[in-house]
Amino acid sequence: MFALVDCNNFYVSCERLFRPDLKGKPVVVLSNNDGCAVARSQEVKQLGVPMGIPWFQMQALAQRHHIVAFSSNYALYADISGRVMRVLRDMVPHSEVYSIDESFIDLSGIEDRQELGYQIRQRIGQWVGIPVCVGIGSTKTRAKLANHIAKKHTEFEGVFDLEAQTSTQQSDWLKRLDASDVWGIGRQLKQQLETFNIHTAYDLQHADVSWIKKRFSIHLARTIEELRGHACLKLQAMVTARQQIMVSRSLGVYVTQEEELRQSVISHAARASEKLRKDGSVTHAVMVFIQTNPYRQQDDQYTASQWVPLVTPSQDSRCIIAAAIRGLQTIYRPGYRYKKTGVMLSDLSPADVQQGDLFDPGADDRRQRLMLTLDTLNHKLGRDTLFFAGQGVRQRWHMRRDLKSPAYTTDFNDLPRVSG
DNA sequence: TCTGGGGTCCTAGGACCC
DNA sequence: TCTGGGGTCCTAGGACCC
Repeated sequence: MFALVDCNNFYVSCERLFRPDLKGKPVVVLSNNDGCAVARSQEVKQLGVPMGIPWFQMQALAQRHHIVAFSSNYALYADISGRVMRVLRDMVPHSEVYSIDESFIDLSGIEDRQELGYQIRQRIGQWVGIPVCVGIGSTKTRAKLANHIAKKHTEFEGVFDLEAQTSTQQSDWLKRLDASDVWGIGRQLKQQLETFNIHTAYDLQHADVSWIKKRFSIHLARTIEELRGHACLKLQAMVTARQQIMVSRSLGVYVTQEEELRQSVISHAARASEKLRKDGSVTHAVMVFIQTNPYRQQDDQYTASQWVPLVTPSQDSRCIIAAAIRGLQTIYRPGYRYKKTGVMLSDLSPADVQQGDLFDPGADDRRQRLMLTLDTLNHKLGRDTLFFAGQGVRQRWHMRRDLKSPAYTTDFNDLPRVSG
């Protein structure tokens, strides 16, 4: 038996923590570069604003309804997420952090599941200040679905146990839910399923599994089994190491010069290297990509990527930056207005099982000490206190975040003040 | 004018080998 | 004119998630 604990409108709830005046008011949080609305308060959802709509397209609506917008403040959300997960971890023996705002819980052996659900909701609400909903089901997929119901139907006060329903009631719920409400059914699958007359979660649950496996995929077949209550997915209590690291950003302005493109690529490579060392991994290959704005069809389009293998796997920023620059040189073409660049590290392995440099045995040690110093200083004194000259100083291309809230919980200078 | 970022997993197809 | 079969490995791309 599983429960899924999911924070309501998480980013918006985080912003409201420090702006209680915004409770009950329409609020959105925007993606990087103030591009799209990626989190919407209940009031905004009720206005019919879809997830991921470009901010500039909802300007008129925003003005009419006095919608308050924030640039995303990931430092804040990550910190609040950590607090939510800590409270949860103290309440149950086995949990799996699934995303920044959701956690699965193993409920085996728990007698009063709903009671525990209410306790979780109450405690996170009181101790952290974030509203959550709890969905309970015999499989992860059913727990997800139950959570969906808990969110939509306020009469359950945030906790819904699908398995506490009679089987007729369960079927009724599944008939009322769209197939695309099921975890793992996205836009494409929804469309294809519809051509076979599969519209609701109930239809999907009763589809022929072996036919689905042949016509679609093993993945969808598993989803159906999960819907039927046969658990295919286990709780992943251990955090497994990442297999790739990606850093990419849209550019704040269009860039045509190679020098500016290089600055952004170097910055991404430096950031990716930092993540790599934090994970305790080394990379065997570096990929760099650049692209123009695909939405501007009147412009000449160009996207390109290049893999650069490393002779010896590394976690040294200088090495990774050098590889990224080499990659960029092979794909850069003048005459285009570039809008996005990125760096990807893949083929990662743990740093502690690496071979040393045969010809300069001391090199690794010196390298490690230098990188450690770099990371320690930047962690202590703020990101980019020490940075590579190639990242540039002016950074005209840097993304826009005009509407960002202060780092209330992670920067002393931004601590909220209480007066009066 | 303005359209996110970072992941995972699966599959199809090509290259290569015997 | 007719041109095998089966296996592995790798990569690119697509679909999904939040």
